[in-house]
Amino acid sequence: MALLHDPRQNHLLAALPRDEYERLAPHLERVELPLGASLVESGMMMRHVYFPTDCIVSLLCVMEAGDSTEIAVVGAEGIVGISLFMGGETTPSRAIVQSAGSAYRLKGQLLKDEFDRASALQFKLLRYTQALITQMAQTAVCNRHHSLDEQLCRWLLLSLDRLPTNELVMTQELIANMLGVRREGVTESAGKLQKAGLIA
Amino acid sequence: MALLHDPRQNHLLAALPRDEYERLAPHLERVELPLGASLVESGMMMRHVYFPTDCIVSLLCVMEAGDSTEIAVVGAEGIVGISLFMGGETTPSRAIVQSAGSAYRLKGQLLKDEFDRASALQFKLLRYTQALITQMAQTAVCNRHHSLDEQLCRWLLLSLDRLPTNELVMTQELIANMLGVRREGVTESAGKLQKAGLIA
DNA sequence: TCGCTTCCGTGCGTTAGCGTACACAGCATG
DNA sequence: CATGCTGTGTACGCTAACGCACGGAAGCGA
Repeated sequence: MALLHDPRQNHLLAALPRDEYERLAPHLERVELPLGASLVESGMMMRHVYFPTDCIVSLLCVMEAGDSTEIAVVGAEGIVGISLFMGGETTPSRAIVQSAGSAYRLKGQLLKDEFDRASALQFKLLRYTQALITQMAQTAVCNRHHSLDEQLCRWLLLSLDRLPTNELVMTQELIANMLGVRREGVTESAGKLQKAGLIA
Repeated sequence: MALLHDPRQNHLLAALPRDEYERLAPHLERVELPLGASLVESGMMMRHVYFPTDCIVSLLCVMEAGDSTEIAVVGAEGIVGISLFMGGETTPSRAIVQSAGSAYRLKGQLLKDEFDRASALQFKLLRYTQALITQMAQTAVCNRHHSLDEQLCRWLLLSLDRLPTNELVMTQELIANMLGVRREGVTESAGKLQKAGLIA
């Protein structure tokens, strides 16, 4: 059984062989992430990577004009800060907390060291990155071909998949920001969904 | 000076230290890629990776309905088949040749072996993958926020960046397929551009 | 209790892009 | 020469989504 507040609630950490995990465990620092917190700012060098356990983090791509779009969402199955081991010094995207909760963070250099040992961690991280790429590709095609309703559904499912409970507290305005659409559009779509069997 | 048909016209190969390159060189096989050729089919296991030298390859994401969207474009600066070293057995996207030319291909296992030596190649590949991710994120946000005209411009620039000449032979219908838009829309946008200083 | 803010609902005019349809030019093939 | 194919230009109605502008509800602090 997983303890309350066990780093291994994060799937990547849980998948590591014992010795590797033991090596990292002492350096894992639990942090509480409030809603809206920014883990990564666009263009900034990052000091830590984050392994979410029960929070959700959105990867956003912001434009000069200010409007942004979510390109991927990360929960307990992943890690925030892949560019650290991928080799880019900076990230082009922001990462903000979409659903409050906790995560374990690790100093970037420690992760990099472990990664460079050609460890199991490396294998898992690369594989997760591949999954993340897939999700981003999906986002791109959704943004082109799907209606607002469909995209809202996808977003809800992506989020619910990453939550222990089936309840999602979230303002429509935030959702609209994430998706990069109009707030009123979300209102309308949510209305439709409500008339079919969902609760706001 | 680069020879005619030198694998090192590909930037990744060119960036390798001499010993690593020598190790791979005997296994690099030059292939001519005609327009429309499919290097990777969605969901298929791939046997080779491709290092383009003077061709352009589009990474497409196809939907069940059949319509597709380009999520990234690869030229001499990159490699086709990143999932091979990222650890996924299959790719979710298709890769088709958008501009005919040649490339050098390498058996997947050989690349994987070299990658796993924690070599310079690994570093370059990861870094390139990071760049690819950035490009995909950009695509996602463009698909949401930009007009057809803007996207056409971006596409043209992306393609021209990867071509030796400033001439691009391409049917509007193909472009439309790539972008996942209507052919007539491309006609219209192209018309606008032509009235401002560009040739069809 | 009175404001104030935040969030949700709704309505209305405008527009970008879609679907469809058709006409025309170039080119190859019989 | 007639025929067909492929690629391009143009037109017209339609719909989804946008921008904007309200109005009402709920929560909160003075």
